[in-house]
Amino acid sequence: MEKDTETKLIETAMVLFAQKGFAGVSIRELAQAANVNSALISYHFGGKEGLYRAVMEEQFSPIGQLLKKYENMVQLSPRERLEQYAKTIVMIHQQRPFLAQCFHIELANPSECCESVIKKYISQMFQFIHDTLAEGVARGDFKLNLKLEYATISLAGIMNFFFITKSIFQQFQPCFEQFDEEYATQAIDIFLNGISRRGEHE
Amino acid sequence: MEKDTETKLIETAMVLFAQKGFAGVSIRELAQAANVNSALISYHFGGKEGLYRAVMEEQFSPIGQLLKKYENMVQLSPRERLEQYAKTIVMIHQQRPFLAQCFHIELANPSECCESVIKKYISQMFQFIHDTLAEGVARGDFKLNLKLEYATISLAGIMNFFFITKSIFQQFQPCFEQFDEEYATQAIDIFLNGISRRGEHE
DNA sequence: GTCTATATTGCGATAGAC
DNA sequence: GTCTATCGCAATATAGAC
Repeated sequence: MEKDTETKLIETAMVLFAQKGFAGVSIRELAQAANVNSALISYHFGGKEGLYRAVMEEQFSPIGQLLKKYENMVQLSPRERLEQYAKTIVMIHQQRPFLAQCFHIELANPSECCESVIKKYISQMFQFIHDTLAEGVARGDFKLNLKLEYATISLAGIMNFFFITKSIFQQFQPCFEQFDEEYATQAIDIFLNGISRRGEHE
Repeated sequence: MEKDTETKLIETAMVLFAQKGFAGVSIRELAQAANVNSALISYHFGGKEGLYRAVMEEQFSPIGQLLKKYENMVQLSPRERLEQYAKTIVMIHQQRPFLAQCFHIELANPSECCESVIKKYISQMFQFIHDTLAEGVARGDFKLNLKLEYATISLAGIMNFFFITKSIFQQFQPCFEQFDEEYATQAIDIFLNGISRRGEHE
């Protein structure tokens, strides 16, 4: 069965916007790639910006729920929760191969139209990591002198930079391919090991 | 003394391109912001693309030399060399407040015109970190089972993501301000601690 | 819901006076 | 080296037929 116009447009636009950014793609290009008349973008989404917003919401909105699953896992230790977080990140990126690029595009050139979408995503991430780290410090699992805000960014960086730059680094190290999980496992291990109190003189 | 036209254009374009990307800025906007006639962009740089290239080259070209300073510091241990690397990164970003955004823009939407510039930068970074890690593993300082390629990205991520996202995170955590060095110190500490062989059962 | 045709605006580049 | 004026084109959006 043929996909309907809106779906075709969103799926095509996802790729093109991710590659070239909002200003870098024209509605003609979008319409041609989706094999659809360009007037239909205005008809279905009210214009190019509406299509862009639709793409971004599709990318980011389901993530909040996924993250919430782990937020309230009180039975897990902070360490375990962060390990789960790492696995979740991998899963999210595998399910949405263009998420990293979309995220990236919006980080680089925040568009007013998606400010709320992207900010919500970032603040959820930030809060989750931050609070989990805080709990770990309070329990004595993590180093007592950790600057939580900075450690939060460190973890976010270690987990996200990989996906953001994957396509670039592959050009230097072709062996990269599909080892997302392997990366995430080692990365979270380095991080947890690095903030662990074990070995610290107290 | 009044700056000359080329300087004014490059400095203005640096900000605007960093904020909106290549396609997101028009030559009229650039010219107006630089308080210069728009025809002069073509005259001095051969067109908008030439100005963009000039901006990017200005941002990235001096970095290679800075990095080389530390590459050949054979008298330093791998650990010390990476600590120096972290300090260098901070210094570079402080000297060039828009470098992270320019880097970011090119990562998000690689332009053919700067492919060589950005690739050279990335591959230098990658090589330096990778080789230093390899030496550390060989000496027995770092974990023996480290996947070097992944660890390289982890370090690059931990060091660069902060600068890329700084302006965004500041909106959530206003206390961020000017503590780049503090961030870098803790980040490299977490990383080195995380890959250290100390405590490993061999 | 989809198409053609077009209105309108803004783009990048340049010719030519100064 | 800088300016004005303008060319040619591509952009988004929409009116109206089907």
